Amino acid sequence: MQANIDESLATPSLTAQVHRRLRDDLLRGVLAPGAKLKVQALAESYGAGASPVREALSSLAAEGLVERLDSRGFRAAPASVADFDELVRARCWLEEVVLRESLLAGDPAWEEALVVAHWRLKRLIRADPAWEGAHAAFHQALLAACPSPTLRGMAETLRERAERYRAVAKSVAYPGRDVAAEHAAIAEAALAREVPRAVALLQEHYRSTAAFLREALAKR
Amino acid sequence: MQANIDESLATPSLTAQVHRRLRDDLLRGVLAPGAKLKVQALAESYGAGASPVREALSSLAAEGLVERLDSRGFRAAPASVADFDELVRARCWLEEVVLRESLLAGDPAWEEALVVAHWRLKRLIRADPAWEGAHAAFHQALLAACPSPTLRGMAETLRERAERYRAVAKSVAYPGRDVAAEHAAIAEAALAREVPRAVALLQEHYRSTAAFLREALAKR
DNA sequence: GACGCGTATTCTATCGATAAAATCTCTCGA
DNA sequence: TCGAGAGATTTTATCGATAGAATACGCGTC
Repeated sequence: MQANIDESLATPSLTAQVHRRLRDDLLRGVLAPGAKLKVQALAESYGAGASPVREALSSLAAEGLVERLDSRGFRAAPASVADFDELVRARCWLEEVVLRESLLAGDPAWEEALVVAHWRLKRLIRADPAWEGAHAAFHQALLAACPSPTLRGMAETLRERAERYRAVAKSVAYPGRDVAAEHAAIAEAALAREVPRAVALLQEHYRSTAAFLREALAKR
Repeated sequence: MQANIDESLATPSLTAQVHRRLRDDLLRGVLAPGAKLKVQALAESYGAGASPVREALSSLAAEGLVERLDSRGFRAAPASVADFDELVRARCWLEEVVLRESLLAGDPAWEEALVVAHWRLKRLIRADPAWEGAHAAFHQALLAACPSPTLRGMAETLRERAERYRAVAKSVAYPGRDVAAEHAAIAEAALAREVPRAVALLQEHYRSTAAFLREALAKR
């Protein structure tokens, strides 16, 4: 993404800055799901006028992180068990093809990047603040060789939506589960290009994470 | 979609109106791919101020129909053979799972809706202005039973992007091809719930349409 | 003590104006 | 003839103000 480079060099437009910070706050749960997003309040908080905020909210609405009420402004997309279940289903099905095509197209550079991402993830414990980032990077590395940027982008969008739920129930524990082993198995199957096994493992990984999260959500 | 009903009852906000008209003009090719989109000009043309236009453009950028240049405004997403090829690939892979899940989940009501959509399409010739709409409705009916609204929405987004290319080369002919027979075969396989055959036929349908369009595009 | 209605307040949606940035144009010099 | 550069012009990004909705509040009534 050269856009990132450009953004870091050139002064990002206010709209872009606000968009980024808003997204971050939504993903980290600072702006809780369902919360009303008052334009003026956000504008002050981000040190900008109403127009950039409004524009950023429009984009985020198209991305599904924000909801637009007819003429009642915006609110953070609500989170519910039903929405979460649907999200997990969509991810399993979408990544089924994205992972398959990634495995079919992956070259040696992809393999190496995946090995590195897995190595980095392995060395961290879940409590480490760096774990989240390494985890995301690992999953992204798995899919990175899929020749369709469009589908990769869609998978990324879904990953972001899922991240919101992780923030909601961040203290969740995974008793009786060895997440590291799951990652290792997925990486191994991927590097061996065993498409059906890799897909099954990945889906199982998502589904069992989902089961724990769902429980935590329901309890809230 | 109850949203549609609401929109038709309540006065749609100016932003919503502009968004809709802009999307239409982009899909119909009135605003050609790559064309510069000057905010002021659009505002006058749609009888609105700059803010609603700008907001609508932001949304459309997130949907991929419009591109945002760092601080040089917006332009209609450019069309190229490479982009088109990528789009077709993404559609084939995405609809592979969406169609499969639609076939696995379709109930009698879905079957009937599909039969109706196919019937309507069959009765029209390609030159009829209503054909485009009936064609879109048929393809949508195929996927309508997929239990994931998210994935259906993504498929819809890709369909829109593809529509733009059809507008670019609208006079294209399909010599030596029986499109109606292809649709009939797809509908038949779908109703018989023969997943692999239906998927293969659908992908073949997209790929051969793509081949003709690609040729027309390259000639331009 | 709860409900419904009219008013006050809060927010949203939208406009018009403006500074900063980008692009175009025209002139001058090699 | 071509290219560089200053200046004029266009266009973007952003702000502050405002009309119109929507919501909250308080009062009187049953």
